[in-house]
Amino acid sequence: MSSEGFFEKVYQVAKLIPYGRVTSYGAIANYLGAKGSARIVGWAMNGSVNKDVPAHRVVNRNGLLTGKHHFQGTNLMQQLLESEGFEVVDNKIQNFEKYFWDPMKEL
DNA sequence: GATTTGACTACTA
DNA sequence: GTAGTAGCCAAAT
Repeated sequence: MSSEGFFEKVYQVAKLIPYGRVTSYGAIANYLGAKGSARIVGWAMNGSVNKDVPAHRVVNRNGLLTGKHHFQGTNLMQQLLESEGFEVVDNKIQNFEKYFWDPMKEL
């Protein structure tokens, strides 16, 4: 409860991402108060596997699927995104800012 | 307890 | 617009 508090929060926020929306690591980190800890969010996602965390909805600031390599399948992340109605080209989400979901603004 | 790593972000050239 | 470097924080080793 004390050491994984940060991770848990990241998972919670990630789970709150609505269908058809995406967010960035920095946005989550900022929402958690760890403003410059965008990397920590990515690190937390390392443990998101086997959890209910839609990590495929979390991408970097450019909307690029940087973490797709961490998924089981090479194109699993892109497949999931495309399944949700995203337009993914070359591992990058098109109209990213349009799909961008900010926890601080939405929550 | 110190070092390394890591799915990032922002600034500068 | 692209490329490289620096800064950031937290967990794992």
